[in-house]
Amino acid sequence: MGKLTAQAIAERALEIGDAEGLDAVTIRRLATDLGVTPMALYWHYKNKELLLLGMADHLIGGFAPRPADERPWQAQLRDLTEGLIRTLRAHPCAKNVLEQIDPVAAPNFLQVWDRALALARSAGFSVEESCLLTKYLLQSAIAIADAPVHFTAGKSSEEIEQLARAKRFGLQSLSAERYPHLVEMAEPMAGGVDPAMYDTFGVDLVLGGIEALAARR
Amino acid sequence: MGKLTAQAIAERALEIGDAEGLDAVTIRRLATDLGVTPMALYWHYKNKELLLLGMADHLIGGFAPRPADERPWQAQLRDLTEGLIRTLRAHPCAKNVLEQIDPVAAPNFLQVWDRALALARSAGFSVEESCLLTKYLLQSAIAIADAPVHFTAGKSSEEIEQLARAKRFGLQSLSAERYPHLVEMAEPMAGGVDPAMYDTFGVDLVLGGIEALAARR
DNA sequence: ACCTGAACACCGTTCAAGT
DNA sequence: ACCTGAACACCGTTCAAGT
Repeated sequence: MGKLTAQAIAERALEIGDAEGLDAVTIRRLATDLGVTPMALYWHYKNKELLLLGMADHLIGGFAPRPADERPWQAQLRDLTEGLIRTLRAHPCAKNVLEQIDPVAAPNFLQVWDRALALARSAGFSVEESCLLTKYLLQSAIAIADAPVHFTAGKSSEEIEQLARAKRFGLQSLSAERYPHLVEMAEPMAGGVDPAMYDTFGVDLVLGGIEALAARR
Repeated sequence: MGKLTAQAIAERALEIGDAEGLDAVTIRRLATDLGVTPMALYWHYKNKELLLLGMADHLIGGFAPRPADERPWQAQLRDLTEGLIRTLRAHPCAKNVLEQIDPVAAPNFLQVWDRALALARSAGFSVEESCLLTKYLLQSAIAIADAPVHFTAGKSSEEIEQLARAKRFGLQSLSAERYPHLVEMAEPMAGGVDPAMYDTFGVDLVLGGIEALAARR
C-alpha cells in the first residue's frame, strides 16, 4: 500500500529502533517489515550509513526551532534546548542514532546548531567559544533526552517496577566498601526520579554553566 | 610469547579500536591478530558484550582518582573531571566503547562514579540531585575527552591539515542562507581550536553549572 | 583449564537482470 | 525509475571434540 519511499523507510526504521533497539534495525529486517526485497532499500539509500542519517534527520525534523525574537538570549537558548529535548524524548533510540552519524551531514541538525550558534554569539561569546559551547549544549540536550524516563513510555507499570527492582538489586549487591555512595543511592539510581525534575535540573545545569561563563566576560 | 589472557585480549582490542575504529574490533579479526582461533576468545569472554566491557574497564583502569582530602569540593571535583578526561583522551575509541556498555557493570567506572557522588553529596546536593549531577558530569567528561583533538595523536601534520581542509570545505559549501552562522564559523569548526583551551573551557562550563546550582541552595 | 574445527544463522553489499 | 535474484565476503556464536 503506502509507496516505498525514503521517508517511509526512515519512519519504519525508527519504529523498529524505538521498539526493539537500534541493533534490530537491519537492512534485511527492515525490508521484510516493508514487504520488499533487501535490495529495494538500496535504491533509496546508497548504504546503511545513509539510512542512519535519514533516520537522524527525520528525527530532528520533528522540531522546528522558533525564529529569533526580542527576548534575552538566555530565554531563547533555554527554549531551544527544551524543545530539542522534547523532540528527542519521543524516540528512545534517538541518542543511539545520533551517536552513529556525522551531525554535519544532517540538515535538520544543522538548522538547530545554527540557531544555537547565533544565540551564543549574541551572548557575547567568541567564535571559538561559540563552537565549543554549542557542541556541548547539543550534546547535553541529547544526553538529557536519553534519561531513564523512557521506560515510562510504552510499558506497563509492572514492567517498570520490574526493571527498577532489577537495577536496584544490582546496585545493592555491589561491594558496600568499594562503592559506599552508590549502594546508598541505589533507590534513586534505579530510576525513581521525577522526569520533570530530571529535565529542569539538567537544563538548569547546562544553562547555568553557560550563563556563569557569559557573566564573566 | 605473551600468554592469551583476558587482559591481553582487551589491550589488543583497544589498540585496534584506537587505530582503526571500534568497528574494526571483531572477534575474528582480534583472534587473527592474536594468532589464535576466534573460539579461543570465548573462553576468556563469554560474548562480545563482555569483551566490550573488559575494554571499557581496562580503559578507565588507567585512572585512579586520588582519595578525598581537605580541599573544597569544587577543587576536588575539578581534579576528578580533569583526570578522567586525560585518561580517556589517551584512547580515541573511548567514547565509542563507553557508549556501548552498561557503566554499572564496569568496576573501575563505578569507582570514579562513587567518588563523584561523594563530592556531590558533600557539596550539599540531595541524593536525587547527586545522581543526576554525577551522571551528567561523567557524561560531559566523556564528551570533552572525545574532542576533535584526537587527530593530533598518531597522524602527521599533513594528514591533520588534510582532514581540516575537507571539513572546512564541507561546511563552507553549505547553504549560506540556511546556515549563516555555521558557514561563518567554518574555520574554527573544522578543528582549528587550541586543545588546552577546549578542555579548560569545557570543564569550566560543566563545573560552572554545578557551582552555580550549588550556590543557589 | 584452555583451545580447535566445523557448522549455523545471520549480516551489508555488489552486480546483473527484470519491468 | 524502481525493484528482484543470486551470490560474496563477512559477522557472532554453539557445540562437540581435542589436549
